[in-house]
Amino acid sequence: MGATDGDIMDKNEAADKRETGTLGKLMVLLDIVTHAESPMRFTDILAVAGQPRGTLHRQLGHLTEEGLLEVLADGRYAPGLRLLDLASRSWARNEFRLIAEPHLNALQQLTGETVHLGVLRGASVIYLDKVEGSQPVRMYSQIGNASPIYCTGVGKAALSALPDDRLDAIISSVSFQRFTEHTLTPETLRREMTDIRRSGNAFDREEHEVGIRCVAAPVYSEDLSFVGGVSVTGPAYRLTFERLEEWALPVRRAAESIMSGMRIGLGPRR
Amino acid sequence: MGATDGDIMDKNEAADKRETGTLGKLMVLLDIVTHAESPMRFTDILAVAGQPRGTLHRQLGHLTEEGLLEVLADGRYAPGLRLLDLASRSWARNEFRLIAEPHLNALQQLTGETVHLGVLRGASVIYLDKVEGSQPVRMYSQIGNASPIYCTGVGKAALSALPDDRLDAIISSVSFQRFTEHTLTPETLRREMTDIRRSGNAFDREEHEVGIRCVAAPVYSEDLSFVGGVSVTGPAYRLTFERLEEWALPVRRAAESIMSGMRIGLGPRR
DNA sequence: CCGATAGTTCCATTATTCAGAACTCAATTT
DNA sequence: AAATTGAGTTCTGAATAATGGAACTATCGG
Repeated sequence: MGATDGDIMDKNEAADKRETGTLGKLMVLLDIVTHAESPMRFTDILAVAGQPRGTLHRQLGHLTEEGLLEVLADGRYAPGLRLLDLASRSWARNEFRLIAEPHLNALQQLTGETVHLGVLRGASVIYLDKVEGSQPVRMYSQIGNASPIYCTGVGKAALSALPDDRLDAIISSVSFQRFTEHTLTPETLRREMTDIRRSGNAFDREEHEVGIRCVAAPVYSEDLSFVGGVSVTGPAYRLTFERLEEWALPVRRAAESIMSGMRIGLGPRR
Repeated sequence: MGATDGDIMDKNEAADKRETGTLGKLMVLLDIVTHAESPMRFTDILAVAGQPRGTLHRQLGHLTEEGLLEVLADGRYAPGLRLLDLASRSWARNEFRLIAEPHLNALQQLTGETVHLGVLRGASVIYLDKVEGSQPVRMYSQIGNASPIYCTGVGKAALSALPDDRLDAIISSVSFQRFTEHTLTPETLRREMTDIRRSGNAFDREEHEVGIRCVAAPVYSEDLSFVGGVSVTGPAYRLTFERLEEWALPVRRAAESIMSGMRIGLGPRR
């Protein structure tokens, strides 16, 4: 179960000085509970939340009443079902995802491998969609997941679209965890950016998980309000280095198609 | 814009008299935006939210800052990515889903049809999991979706587990929409409960969508803190009435297995 | 039965949110 | 080109909801 993603964006979140008032405090609690390995007891939350007991009690009560948290039979707190409901709607109607969908399918058909679509959020990549060949799928397995930027194709592709100042800000805000022997360091990542920017492709050569490789290309809006990437991922034995090179162009093409779709679909205000 | 599910739980939500203070107001806004067909402008939200302009502005600002909403390039508001992130974690670790998973797979293997797992929330069913044979899957297509109780197998199965008072309360709180010519009315639904309770199986005979049938069985915890159902769904030409009867038992068996799993996994407080 | 740990309720104090009006900015009309 | 409308933002004292400490209750282990 090695690859947890948990603490990657923490620094970034904390950097936000201005709290969002009451909502901010409640979201911190939600984060605590959703990040936990298993449902937490009141006291467990109390310990990490650093909130007086009375206050915490009321806050958890409110979250529960709204369905954002759930109280199990034994009193422990778990994430609530309302989250699923909200997310499913937000996903189904996501404009960017809808625009990308046909291109992802085409890319999947062409390569036969799993295709991912991800977006940069803070210092993480959130997977927005995934198209696989034909196995019974563990659905949320990937979608919605926040993953590190420095060792995923989509993450590195997204980074390459950013101007140097934002790029450096993000790199220095992230704590690099060594997942495999190929995982990059801040320095090697920074150096790789030049190649990615020139070629238009980012690769993941077993940097996140042994035996998994991927080719990616950046997707972004002109004003950079939106930065993400598309990738083709598969097992190392099928995705030889030659194969990766072979698919670099189709991946770039798909990224370009999505971007031109965005200019039509999202660009003009209506 | 035909079969939206949107307004089914509204009555129920509204029935909650006691607001959750600040959080409650913000959640109403979140609901407005996530329920919308497409991103909304400030003024659109203003019209339905019935909030003074200044107030609304700050509230949307807070939601945006937390990543629950997103402001598009043209100023319109859409659901934010943080929702996906929260939901994916909440789904991945959901105890009930984890317990049910192997049984769902087994049922899928046995029948070859799509298997669903759903939970009752308020007056809707929320799909927690879905196992299909082997087609490229539209992931959130079903999972997390809030669907009507009165015309889905899982919904009717779940209802049958409730005591009469809660049952009647829910039935009378829902506005019945006629999806097909077989869709039940409050009265026919109420009458069907007797059969479902006796046989232990609920059926959906093209009541929600023409050409789709399903067999379901209820799954619930002893204290009814948890009420849901499992179902096998498929096209009418494969799921003949004989077939439905044939699978009634296996579906019930699966439900029972899940329930005994819950008693071990969730029951005793640790 | 006692002491301890866990969770809940109360209430005066304090900090946030509220509502409305005043303001900016851009597009449209005259 | 000036005037007008519509859309969104910022500011303020007043209203409201959140806070936190302490007192209270329930549950558990011995």
